[in-house]
Amino acid sequence: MTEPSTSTTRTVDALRELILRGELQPGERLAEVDLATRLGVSRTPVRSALTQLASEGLVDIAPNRGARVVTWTVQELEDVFDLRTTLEPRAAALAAGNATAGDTAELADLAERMVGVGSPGPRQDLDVLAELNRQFHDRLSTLAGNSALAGALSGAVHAPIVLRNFHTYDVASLRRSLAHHVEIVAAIRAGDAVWAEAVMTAHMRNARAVMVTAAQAAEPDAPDRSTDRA
Amino acid sequence: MTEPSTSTTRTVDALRELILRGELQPGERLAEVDLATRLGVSRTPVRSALTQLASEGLVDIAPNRGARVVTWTVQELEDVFDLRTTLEPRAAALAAGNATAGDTAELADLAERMVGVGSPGPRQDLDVLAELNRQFHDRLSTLAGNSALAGALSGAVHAPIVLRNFHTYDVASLRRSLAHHVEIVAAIRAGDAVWAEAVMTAHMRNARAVMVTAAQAAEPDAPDRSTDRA
DNA sequence: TGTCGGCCGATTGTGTGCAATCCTCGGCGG
DNA sequence: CCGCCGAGGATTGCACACAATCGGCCGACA
Repeated sequence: MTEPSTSTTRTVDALRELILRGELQPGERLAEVDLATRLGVSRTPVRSALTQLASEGLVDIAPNRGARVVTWTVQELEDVFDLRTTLEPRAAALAAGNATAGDTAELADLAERMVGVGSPGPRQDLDVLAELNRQFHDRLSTLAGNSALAGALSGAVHAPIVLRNFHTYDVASLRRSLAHHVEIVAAIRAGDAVWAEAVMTAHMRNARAVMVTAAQAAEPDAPDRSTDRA
Repeated sequence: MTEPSTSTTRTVDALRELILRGELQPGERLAEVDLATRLGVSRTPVRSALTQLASEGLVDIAPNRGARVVTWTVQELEDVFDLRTTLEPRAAALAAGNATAGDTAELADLAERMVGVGSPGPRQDLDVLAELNRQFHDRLSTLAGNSALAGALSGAVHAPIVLRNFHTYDVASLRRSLAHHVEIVAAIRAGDAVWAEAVMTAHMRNARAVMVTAAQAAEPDAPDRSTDRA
């Protein structure tokens, strides 16, 4: 069942990694020959990879004008969070009805480790936290048992800023976020879909509030924003 | 703002049209040279188009084994409808808060024409109805003003069977469906997001009931897919 | 007779060349 | 001084050629 590895698939993975890690910054021009020499392949798999990443929503391609890493406006970021606020609670509710004891244990383990590396102090590591968070939500998405829902979610979460966002959390929001994961596990263990859905909704709204604030701070010249610096 | 027309984009549109119209049937093999000669281009834009359609979810590509039109199991169909039941009501609610009088008039016109061509009788034309229905939901999705939501929805609606489904409606369900559209317009005109959301939810559940029944009838030997994992 | 192994046609994956298009920069006119 | 216009360089879009891989057929052997 292992996906055969072709130059194209490797190029896709490499580019996605570069973009998600931020080594290719939003708005940056992606010249085909440049990437090709950099990755040691010809232009053909690079082109193929770019079109694929384009439909994943990671790059924008304008005919005859090349590809660029997607840039996110505050509006689009809010849109993504609104979408996630619609989808993730549904996934949590479905997961609450499907999870076995083993599944719940896995989620509990993840949530516990997140508290470990996420709590303020010397052992805090926000990059590890981000990875665990991704695993947690992925696991939940899979547990929901709806492939279409999972696909829609994975498309929405790709926004690089979403994946590397814990650095922007203030202490109170971060504590809430960690507590949410633990509570979601509790709701799922209890098989309570309504409870899981409600906590996940709160989780998303909390994340959205942090995110939007950070994005506005990062775009100080953003037009027409009533709340700005103090 | 018009997208420049390249061979690749034309090929994408042509293939999508062929698949959605059913001229390329689910499971059918898509040989590159065959499509290339058929569309009068070389293999390069065809390959590019296929990868793009693959990430739109219309074709499956297996490395070294070519592309096929996607096939839909009953389970996946139910998943798509569950997803739409999550997304469309949200879109309707957002649209209710955004629609201008002009928007409402357009939607009302569409709904009225749908009643015209959808009602049983000599003037019934289910293919036109399907097209109007697509326009109606597209319009609503745009009115919601959330590009991420619109993207997720367009991905979910692509299932060919979803677009050509009115032929499977029984009379009562079809009447309900037509009435739903009219009622959604009324809710939007009133700016009542809760109302719009509720009617849309009913609309989706009605459609799902028809669809699943039809699909099960078409796949009488479908085994219990409860443990399906893709 | 059933199964295994290797050959061969067909199809996809990749590299490269050429034409078309776009962006930049310098020159000219208002 | 500013804006328009055209030439040149650079980059993408497309086509074709070659290499790699897959699936099926046929024959040999147990």
